[in-house]
Amino acid sequence: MIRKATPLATASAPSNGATLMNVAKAASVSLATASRVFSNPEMVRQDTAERVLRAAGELGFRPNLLGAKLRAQRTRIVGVMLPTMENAVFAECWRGIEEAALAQGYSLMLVTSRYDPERERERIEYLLRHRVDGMVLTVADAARSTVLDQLDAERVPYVLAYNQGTRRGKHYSVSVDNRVSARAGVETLIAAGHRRIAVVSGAFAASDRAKQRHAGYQDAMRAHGLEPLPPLSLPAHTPTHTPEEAEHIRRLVTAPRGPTALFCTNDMLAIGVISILKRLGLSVPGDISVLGYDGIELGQLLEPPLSTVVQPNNEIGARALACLLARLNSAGAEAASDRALPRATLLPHSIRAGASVGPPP
Amino acid sequence: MIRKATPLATASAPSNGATLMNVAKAASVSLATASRVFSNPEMVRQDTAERVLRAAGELGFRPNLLGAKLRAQRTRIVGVMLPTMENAVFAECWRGIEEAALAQGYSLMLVTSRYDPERERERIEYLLRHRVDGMVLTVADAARSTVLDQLDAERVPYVLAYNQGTRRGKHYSVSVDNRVSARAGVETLIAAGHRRIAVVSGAFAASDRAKQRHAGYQDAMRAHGLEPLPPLSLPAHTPTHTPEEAEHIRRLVTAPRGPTALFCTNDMLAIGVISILKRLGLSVPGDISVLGYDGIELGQLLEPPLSTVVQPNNEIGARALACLLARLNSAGAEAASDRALPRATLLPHSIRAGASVGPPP
DNA sequence: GGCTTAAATGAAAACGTTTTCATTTCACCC
DNA sequence: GGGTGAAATGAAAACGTTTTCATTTAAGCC
Repeated sequence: MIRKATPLATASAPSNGATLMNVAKAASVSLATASRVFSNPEMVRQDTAERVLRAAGELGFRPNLLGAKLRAQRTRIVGVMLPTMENAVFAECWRGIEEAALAQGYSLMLVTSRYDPERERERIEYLLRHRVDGMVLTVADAARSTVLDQLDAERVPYVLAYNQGTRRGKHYSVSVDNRVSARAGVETLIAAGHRRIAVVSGAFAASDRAKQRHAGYQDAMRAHGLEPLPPLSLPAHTPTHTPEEAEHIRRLVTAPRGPTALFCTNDMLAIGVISILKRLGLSVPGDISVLGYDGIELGQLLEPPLSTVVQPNNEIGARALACLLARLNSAGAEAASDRALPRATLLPHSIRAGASVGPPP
Repeated sequence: MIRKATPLATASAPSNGATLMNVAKAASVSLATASRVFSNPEMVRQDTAERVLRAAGELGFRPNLLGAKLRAQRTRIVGVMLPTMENAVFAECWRGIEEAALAQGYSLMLVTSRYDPERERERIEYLLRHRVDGMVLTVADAARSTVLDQLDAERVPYVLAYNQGTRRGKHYSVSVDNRVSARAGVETLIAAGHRRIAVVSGAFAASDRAKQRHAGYQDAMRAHGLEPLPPLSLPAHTPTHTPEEAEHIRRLVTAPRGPTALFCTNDMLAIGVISILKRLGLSVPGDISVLGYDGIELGQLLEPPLSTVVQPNNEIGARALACLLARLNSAGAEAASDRALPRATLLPHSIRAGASVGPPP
């Protein structure tokens, strides 16, 4: 005679039908009260609650969030779309998001877009099918993003992270002031004595932040009576160097009256540029200074430690999530909420003085 | 008279009750057939399918995955628990996982554990409440992990990524052969002429991989008649340097007859060690060589490009997911599946010759 | 103890699908 | 043209919760 797997109701083996229904039965209480014990404990008397809790413990009850989410039309799922996890900026941001969301009892679904519009569309559709209550996302260019148009049309609440909202307030966003902080960064270069400073940027046309940071650079230059140099835009973000990239950099820095400092619009780029410079036999910051932007922790692990404009990446994530939740929870008081919540949250930046910036040669 | 938001049934505004039920009605067909059109199209006649599809399009129908997942006891959600996204190894792995999962119509839920047992427990519980069909995860030490015991007890299918299974086959895993690959790495150091080679490791006791890689180092040393040096274990993984770390390294490398090469058990560590060495005024690889382990793309962006033992991180993720799906889909043919699917998948490693390794001084 | 009112509980519907099982339709064959 | 079996469809239950509304219980007061 073959015995089935022993149905020992050890509190740690809820594999079988440990549903709320059964908990209710075991505690001789209705399904409704059982439910309330978990979702609205203040509605149920102390002793009944304890009875239910005990029954739940004995049966090894684990709430099935799917059922809950399906019924309560709020899923308490937040969709997160970020360009990539392989850039530490977004990894740090994710950490802030995860922390904040789980602490508030929200669930998350993460997707990465690689800045590819087609993938963006797919991923958004995926999130929408999961009936996320809202989204936190970073897009290439908020002004030109078609997915944002779609979300607007469908009235899906979302908060942008890193993409900086305009003061006219088209969408909610959490970021630093890209232009102002970039200017501040470039001014540290100027303060160090540099006069010929060039910008190196990733996919330029595709990134609103790259453009804003470039504008900040121009502000700094003009404010100090210096002439902005034409930016060098490197098309690919590949984490491996292409010979073309190296050649572009070489041509830029070896030109007569070439720049003595480079402002890279993100840290990964700065890291790559520094290594290219070194391979060209140049010393950083001896021959040429390099300033990054992003403030990823990794920058401090390098030699020279990367000088950079730092954004509070964890906090950008956490605040973006908090902002979204605030919107979600204020649903109803439409007009009021519009006034209460600021559209664009600007977090303070800072400048991290590493050692990749020094005086001009 | 106030008009409600115009209920224009533009295919792109499914905000309202565009349920399968309504689609069915619009196509004058039963809920069952409507459902089949999306999940089992081969069961329904061409023309009815078209009618349903058209209705769905007009109503802007978007399947509610929550409903589907709740009913079909398979949720097609895979839980993913990784230590952190801030180490590119796992970010690259995630990419492989995401790609593979979404391509197969599976959903993902990601959590990070930071190697913290308490967090691990919480996160696993979170995933379990979402009724994931299975999990892909990386734990500190597979042999001592209590969460794995829990998952085993609850019969939740999981596949380990990076944690290397034993040949005795306690659990499914996808990894490289840590010991063999580490040995191969150290042998490149020996081939370069090094005789005094030390291991630098992160939280040693906590990581099975660190131990396996250390064993591989010992294998290499012994096989070549060299004496293994005592490993240097740096407790914290902080991405910022602590003075203690620097001091440890200094003491290690400046000792009389100190090592001429360091084998770091992961790339982030190697990057940090290189910068500490440089700050001590040492040249890498001129004065001392450094070999990493992981093969993160970032390594190639550095100067000197990091020499490292490379794991196929994307593939580890993709294969771990594929392995899990294979298990999930073979449920039923218990014994057979046990034979068909190998427990421990070992992927080939390779050695990336960067420039952080050179001949001994 | 009877009255009023608030607090606690219960019955049942609902969320949007999938899936079983029964029924209808269809094509084919003699 | 009726019979046969397969293919297509439909009715209804089910998944595990939350929530509304009605009902019961408790509490407070004279």
